[in-house]
Parts: sequence; structure tokens; C-alpha cells
Amino acid sequence: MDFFNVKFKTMRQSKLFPKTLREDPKDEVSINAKLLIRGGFIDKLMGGVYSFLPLGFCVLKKIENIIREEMEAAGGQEILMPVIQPKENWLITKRWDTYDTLFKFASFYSKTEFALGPTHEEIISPLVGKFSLSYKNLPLYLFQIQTKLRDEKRVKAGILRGREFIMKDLYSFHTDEKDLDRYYEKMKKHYMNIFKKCGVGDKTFITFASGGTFSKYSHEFQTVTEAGEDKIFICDSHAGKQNSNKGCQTAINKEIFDEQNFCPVCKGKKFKEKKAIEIGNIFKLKTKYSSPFGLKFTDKDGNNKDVIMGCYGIGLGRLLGAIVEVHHDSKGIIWPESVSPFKIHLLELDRSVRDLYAYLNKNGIEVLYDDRKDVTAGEKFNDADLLGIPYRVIVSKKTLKAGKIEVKKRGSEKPKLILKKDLLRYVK
RNA sequence: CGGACCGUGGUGUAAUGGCAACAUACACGCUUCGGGUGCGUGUGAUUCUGGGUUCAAAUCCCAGCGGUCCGACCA
Repeated sequence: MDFFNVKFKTMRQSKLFPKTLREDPKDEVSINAKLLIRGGFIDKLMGGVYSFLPLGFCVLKKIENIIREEMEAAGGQEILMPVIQPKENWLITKRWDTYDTLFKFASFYSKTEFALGPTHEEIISPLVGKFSLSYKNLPLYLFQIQTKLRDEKRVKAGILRGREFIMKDLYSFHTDEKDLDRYYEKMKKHYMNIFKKCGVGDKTFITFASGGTFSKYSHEFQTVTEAGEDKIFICDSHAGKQNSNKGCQTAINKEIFDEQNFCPVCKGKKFKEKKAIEIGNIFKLKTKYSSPFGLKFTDKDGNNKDVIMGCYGIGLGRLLGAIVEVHHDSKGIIWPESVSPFKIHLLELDRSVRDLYAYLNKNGIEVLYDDRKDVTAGEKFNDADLLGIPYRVIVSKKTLKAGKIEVKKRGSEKPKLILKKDLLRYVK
């Protein structure tokens, strides 16, 4: 459904809000927050609550569309549920008093109490249950991309753990556990596709995590980074993988590892310990929420049975932050092309490059055009490094002498001189 | 929720009991023009809030609010 896609976009940097900052903000330690704030991608309103500014919002939308595309490929239908949720629903699942990060508030007028949604099992279960469900309607997959609110006891690490964050949550509804298992495994693949497309595939592991009271394991998607708040153990055993120089790569969360210090897949005992951030998780809910809400379907024989459920979450802001944590250097961000706000950063130095800007526009290339007049070349270079757009393009006296334009890939050392006609092919 | 540290122009810092200073950003002028060019002029702060001590508080004390980090917690 391409009507959700971000339109192809170009921008003159002289008009872009806001300016970059020269200094790191003093109240942030994490790399993601420092770079994103300095670059003007986000602004901090208070601890754990950030605004997305034009560049950051653009990145967020790119990530959102990668996720949306993959969820639609997984059969998901997109919906949007309310943030304000009735207390009653939370009483039904007995989570009103036990969900310890639940924001609660009362209407000033009626004194009625509400929750601000930290998750949506309490809404989607009765929502689906309003319609008479037959086995013919199942499986059913519904997802949303929406703001979640959690009263975190301690926010931390910039946008990696906040009180307000955007999340994709998909809920699946099945006739039986076997079908849930099938979809659960399918979703693992879709999730890894998303993380690969976002440029963190090779740093992201599907980990065995606690399944709580529902199953022995749930699974988390953990991206290895020093900024992570979790510890994972990656299996480095070579059993059954003689031809590989990598270990078996199965990953286990610390809470599981403490009880069971061998690999659940290859039974090996050799591990590397890494810090990681959980960017996604998937759960087999089974009848945990369908049962209290009376969410049933009618089977072939006319019997009413509890619907079997699964849920699957990805934190978008957290994923964005994790991408920055993985892809940066001392000068700034190095966006993977798939999520970069623009493809080309066109710098105007000692002569007009308006023609080239128009040319790129015409060819549908997303370009940030640094047309600022009162900014020196050095500042433009520094800003380009900070903003991290994949290709930096320059036309100047120097390049014109060779009859060429200069292209530099962010993160690579040497600029290249190429002919203008080769530019489109070069950045493809 | 326990502990530690912190709160000064938009941003980053200085002043530790005695005229709130500097850099940057911003405005104007000149200069420079391939890695934050140099210079001048100007705007901009009730020093987080409230109370206390003192002749005098950004500075010391108390309380609150806010921030970061460590720990606990984390469907």
C-alpha cells in the first residue's frame, strides 16, 4: 500500500530546522542522544521524552515504512488503537495494580480513571471479540504503529529507554497452537529482514529469553552495542558447524543463562558475553488475554473455543537509536542508506550547484542541498559528517578543473572524482 | 524505588561569600572562501524554584522540582 510511503523529498539546508549544534548537550551521555541532538534530528523535552524534528522524523518514517512493508508481507492489516484505555479492561486482566510502569490518570470532571496504553492486549482482545469469529476468519493478523507510554522508574541511554516511544505491535489470532508456532517462526524471519534492511542485521541476534509463565522461552531481538542495557551470551561452540569459522551463534539472555549455561541448540558451553539492546520481542500469548475477555471462535463442529494469540513488538525509536549506536564515528552518524533522511548531501562551495540540484530532483534522488551562503566550507564538511548522509557531492573550482564532480561516501576515507553523467549510476 | 553527582544567556563553560565573566550561537559591517577564517559593534541571564544564614549568596544550609550515571525493576 504505497499511499503510506514517504514521498520523495529534497531540502535546502538554508531552510532546514533546526541548525546543528557545535557542542554536545551536557545532559546526555549516550552516543545516540548526543549525535541526534547535535545534528538536529531530535530534541529533548524531558527525561525519556523527545520530539522528532524534520531530519529525525524522516529517518523514523523510513524505518516505519520498512517495518510496515514487512508486516504487510506477513499478512498484517494496519489499524490504530487509542492511547487512552479504560481501567475496566485492565482490571479484567488483573494488570491495573500489577503492571508497574502503567500511567494512570483520572478525568477531572467525572473522576473516571484511565490508563495510558503501554501495550494493547487489553484493547485488541475485546476489539476482535466484538465480531463473531469463525475458524474461517483465522488466522488474523492486526498491527499498529503507535505511541506507547510507560512510567519508567528510570529512563536511560537517550532514546533507548523512554517514557514515551513509538512501537509497532502486531497481534496474531489462531485456531490452535500449531498455527501460532508456524506464524511465530515466520515472524522471526520477517523480523530479521527488518533489522537487515535497517542495517543492523549482522549485529542483531535472536535470543532465548524468559517466557515468563507462558512458555519456557520467549525470543528477543538483541542488537550488540556497548550502549545496551542487557547482557547476552552468544554461543561460540563449533559443534555441528565444522565448515564455519563462526560459532553456532545462538544467543541467550542473561536471566536464562544464569539457570542454564549450555546452548539450547547445540548443547555447547562456549560463549561470548556481549552487551545488547532489545529492539524487538515476540511472545506466544496463547489464551492469556483471549480467555479473560471471552475471545472465542466457532470451529467446524460448532464448538466455541478460546482464540490462540501471539504478539510481536518493535520499538521504532529504540531501533533508530541502536542504528546510531552501531553506525557512527568520532565525527557523527553514518546512516545506512535504507534509513538515511536523504541519499545525497550536495554541498555548494565556491560556485552554484543549482543545476545539479535540479538534475537530481528531476531524477528522483533524495537530496539535501547545502545552499547556505554564510557558512564556510569547513563547517559544511563538519555538518555533512555529523548528519551522516551516505553520499557527499561537491562541485567546485577544483573539481571543475578536472571536468568532474566529487563524490565521497560517508565513512570511507577518499573522495572520488567522477563524471556528472556517472553520478546516478554511482549512487544507485 | 535505593545510591552518587549535577542545575549559571539559545548552546558549552568560568566565577566557591563581595560589580555574573568567557566562548559559541544570533543581528549588523568588513575579511576569508576545500575541514568549524580573522576582526569590530550589538542583542541576549531575576544564576531551576521556595525558604534560611549573612552587611552581602550563583557560591553556605534546608526543602522541593529537574537532569545524568550506578544498582534494583523491566509482557
